[in-house]
Amino acid sequence: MRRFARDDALVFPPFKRLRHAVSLVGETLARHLACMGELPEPDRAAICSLDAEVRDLGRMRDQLREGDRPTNVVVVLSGLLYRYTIGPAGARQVHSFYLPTEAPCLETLYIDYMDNNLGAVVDSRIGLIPHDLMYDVIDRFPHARKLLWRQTLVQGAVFREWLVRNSNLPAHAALAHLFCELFTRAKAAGLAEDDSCELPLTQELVAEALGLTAVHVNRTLQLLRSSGLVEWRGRKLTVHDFDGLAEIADFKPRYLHLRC
Amino acid sequence: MRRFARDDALVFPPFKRLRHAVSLVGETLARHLACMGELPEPDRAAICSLDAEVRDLGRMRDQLREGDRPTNVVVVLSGLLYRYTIGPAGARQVHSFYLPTEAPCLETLYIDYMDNNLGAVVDSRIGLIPHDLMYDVIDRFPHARKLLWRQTLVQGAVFREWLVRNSNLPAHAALAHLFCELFTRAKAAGLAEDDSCELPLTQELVAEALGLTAVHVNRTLQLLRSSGLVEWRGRKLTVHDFDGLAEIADFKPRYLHLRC
DNA sequence: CGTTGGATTGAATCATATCAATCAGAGTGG
DNA sequence: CCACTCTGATTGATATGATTCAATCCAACG
Repeated sequence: MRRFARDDALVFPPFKRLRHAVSLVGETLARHLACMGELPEPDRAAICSLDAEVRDLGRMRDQLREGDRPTNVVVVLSGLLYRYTIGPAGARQVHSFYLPTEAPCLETLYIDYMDNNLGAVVDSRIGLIPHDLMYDVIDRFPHARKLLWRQTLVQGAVFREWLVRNSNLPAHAALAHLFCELFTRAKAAGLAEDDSCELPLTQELVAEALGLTAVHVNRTLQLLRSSGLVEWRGRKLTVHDFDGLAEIADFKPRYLHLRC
Repeated sequence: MRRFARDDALVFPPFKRLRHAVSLVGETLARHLACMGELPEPDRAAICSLDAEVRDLGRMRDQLREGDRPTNVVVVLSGLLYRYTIGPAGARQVHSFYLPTEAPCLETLYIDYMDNNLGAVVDSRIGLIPHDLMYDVIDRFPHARKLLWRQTLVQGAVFREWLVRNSNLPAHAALAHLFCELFTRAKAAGLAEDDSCELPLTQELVAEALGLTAVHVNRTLQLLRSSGLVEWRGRKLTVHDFDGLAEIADFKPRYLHLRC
């Protein structure tokens, strides 16, 4: 028997404002956009009032597949999503992870079909906003449009950073870089407390994100662990020394273009 | 004595329609956008009538640097541009190459500052369209807006593909993939004749794009050469067997989202 | 308990990096 | 017209980081 939507399986703590009203998809999106720039009240209101469907997506289930022609924008409400492709030899490459409050696949608004897959790492809850409603907001609210557009551009910047990371950095630095980015994003999303946040990934998924082997990620992880900079056991990431970690990762958060 | 703009130094053959009117920056952009979707006449006209400055950029000179706050959109008229960052140890990572007719840095429209550099691989001619004029078109012409937006999204898709390529593929496949992509884009831009196009890169730059060593690129190149699939000597790339090359590269042009 | 998914370990192998040298061609200046 | 200099391509020898494969361990769960 499958148990999607089981509450204790929701990995990230539910966003505070949403505790009693998990269908506030528009609010979540608005909040997220506000991290990247000014969102004046009328525009904010327009986004908040967007009608959305809430859906529970089980662990390792896909919401979108290569070739699909999506008709909704996705907003992560809880859990953890990931974007990936499958290579010819069956190798999976992870393109990105998406924390609660983030909006993967905004690009589907203006790209006809998916050239990648979007799935859930753990049981997750997502909001679906029909494209039509988004187009309407985009047409009528220039500020919202600007932020939505910018959002898609920042995602591009993140992909570039992943490109650099996976192409240039040795394993320990790459792993440290991933930790830095995810922790920074978790903090921006209000999901981190102090020096830790939930990170319910498997070493295998991390390996597929970094373009390494699970075995090698494991060994590298032990190195980082023994350095005392960071700890990642089970589903929890604890960053003991962010600056030290950022140092060896050459992590500079500029590319995330966060205001906060 | 520097000789920018010297005509015989323009590496790609000038775009046909531009032979006598190199300032037709808007036309070039419109033509490029039309590769990605429908561009109705009023929108096309609006883009064509955009006022632009033409500038010659010398070999290995930069047009934009990290931290800059650009005020123009760039259109490549001739030559070859590249986007890159410099790592902590001085290692350069190339994020992308830009052929004539392509428009790098469209994302500067909605991202405040550059988190990377844009330079010229060889003497190049570029068009500069002020942001203000672009904003005006974007506000008033929804179809043009849609295509511009899509253009930035496709660039994101290309970055993702580069991520996959550099993370997963062995050197020979990665190199083949780069050749496939650049040749496909050159063809779409009308810059290829038959089975060849200009590709005035150094092996070192290719190495920096693939995250490999120049030495290793050299050896890999000899492998590909001896396979008879492809030849790249001097500034000319000749693809003898595109399908064969695409096969070993697992190259599927879908991610470029080209109509033509 | 037995099963399972994920983490961990070890040993052998392979791909790529590194370092250092040589080579070829194009442009330069005497 | 010839050496001189440069940049980029090429080669060789060696080092190393990462993969591969196979086994074991561990904790959660039914």
